[in-house]
Amino acid sequence: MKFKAICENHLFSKAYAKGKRFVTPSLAVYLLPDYAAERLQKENPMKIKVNRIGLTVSKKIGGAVVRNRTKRIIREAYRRVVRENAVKVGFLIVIAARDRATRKKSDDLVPELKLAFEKLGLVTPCTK
RNA sequence: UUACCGGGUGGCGCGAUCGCGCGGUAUGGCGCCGAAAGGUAUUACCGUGAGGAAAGUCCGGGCUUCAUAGGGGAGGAUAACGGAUAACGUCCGCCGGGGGCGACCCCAGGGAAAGUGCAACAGAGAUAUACCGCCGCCGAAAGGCGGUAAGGGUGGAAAGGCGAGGUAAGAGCUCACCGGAAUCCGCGGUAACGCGGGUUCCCUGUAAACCCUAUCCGAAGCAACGCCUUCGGGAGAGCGGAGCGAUCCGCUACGGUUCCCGCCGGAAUCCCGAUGGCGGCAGAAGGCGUACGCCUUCAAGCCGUUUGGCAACAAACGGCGCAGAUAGAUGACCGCGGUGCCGAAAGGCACACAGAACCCGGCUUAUAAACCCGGUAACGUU
RNA sequence: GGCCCGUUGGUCAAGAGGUUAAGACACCGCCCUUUCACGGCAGUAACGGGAGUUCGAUUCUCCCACGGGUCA
Repeated sequence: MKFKAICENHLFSKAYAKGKRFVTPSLAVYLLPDYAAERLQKENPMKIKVNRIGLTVSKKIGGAVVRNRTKRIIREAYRRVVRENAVKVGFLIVIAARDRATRKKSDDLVPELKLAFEKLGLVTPCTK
């Protein structure tokens, strides 16, 4: 499952400032409607709307190895949530790792991420 | 056996399922771009996919840009000698010094006898000195003048140590021995240097203080650079326009062995002159760090054998030929096995340090468990 | 990714090879005041870590750790 990544700093700032937030023990999820979704849809060869994802792992959490691994685990959890649920599209999603996430397995993060998406209205709770 | 010294290997393995980056092959009906050819998303399969330190950025190169090759200054680096190397501050060998019973380890290891500076406190005195003491003279005495570095005490350091001669008392003042420095000769060594002998001298420490000597270094770095956009682009010629006019403005074309102007260039972070090149521009300002190039499979490459060399290393032959991302690709989970710890067992827990970003050679730092090789000392046994 | 700086009491900071390491704010105690503030007096408290050079390092050199700046 492909997804587009956020790399511009101003989008992160915007998500932190204006986005809806939900925090689980090992993650913090920020959600903002993507104003550029329409434009990106035209640029996309498949002409479908996508969510743009930004992953944040602070240097405080660890070195490069730890941070890379944490990002992989979060990415894996996101993939599984998307595969198993109907997730709405057209949003900017910023997922920040908290220090507890480094010691988690991806199985542990799937329910957390799903819960966060449900609370933020990305996923309807009935679809299991 | 115990304690230690030096060097090296190695960086958990195998197999399922679901996923990721790159390359290739096929697919590309539906989707997207295109008039079409075609391209592309997609999907499937195959191949491939982090390190010994990828790290710190401490040195040295390659490569790229600065027009070309230079000179000088400033600045920086290094420092016994010989070699290795593309080069090095690295490596090897060796010399000297220091440490250890020893295997062995450590040393920014030139010059303080070219000059300048500094040496707090203590001490009489720190590169020159007379506080106590000793000796001589003057004096009734107190004390004064002079000589003296043997003795006292201070200090990291007090004029090399010790003995004898010498003297009023003393002093390398003289002599013997010892120690050190410079230099000459002989022998050994490629050399540093060592050994023996002669001559002269004995002068504090500090150069990771300034400095002197020798050698080396142009600067900046893939966020470089290429790239993209805008501005600028003389005179003279033609056309048009404005103005009474000098003249100005706009457009067009030509030209580089004319003139003129200019750029490189106030040469590149300081200075200097030289050669020359280039252009109708050069250049300036910006753009976004984006798209693409650089960018990554032919390399100072890795492995093995042989030869040369004490060694670092070199040569020849054979084989292999190997990541290329751009918020940055290797993860999740399961099974079997390995090693260690805990436990009576079942079993449980742990398996380090750590992530390429143009590429190499080193250094330094971080590293769990395990294994191998060589050696030393002590004790024991034969 | 490259290139440069910095680290001194709780905070901001000077110093520069040498006695006991300035100063300001803060803190604590005493005095003043009916009390607080202001003022006065006195006090506590520091050279990021490890090696080296030196008689002696906070200062000089090297290696780490941490914190910043800057470049397309």
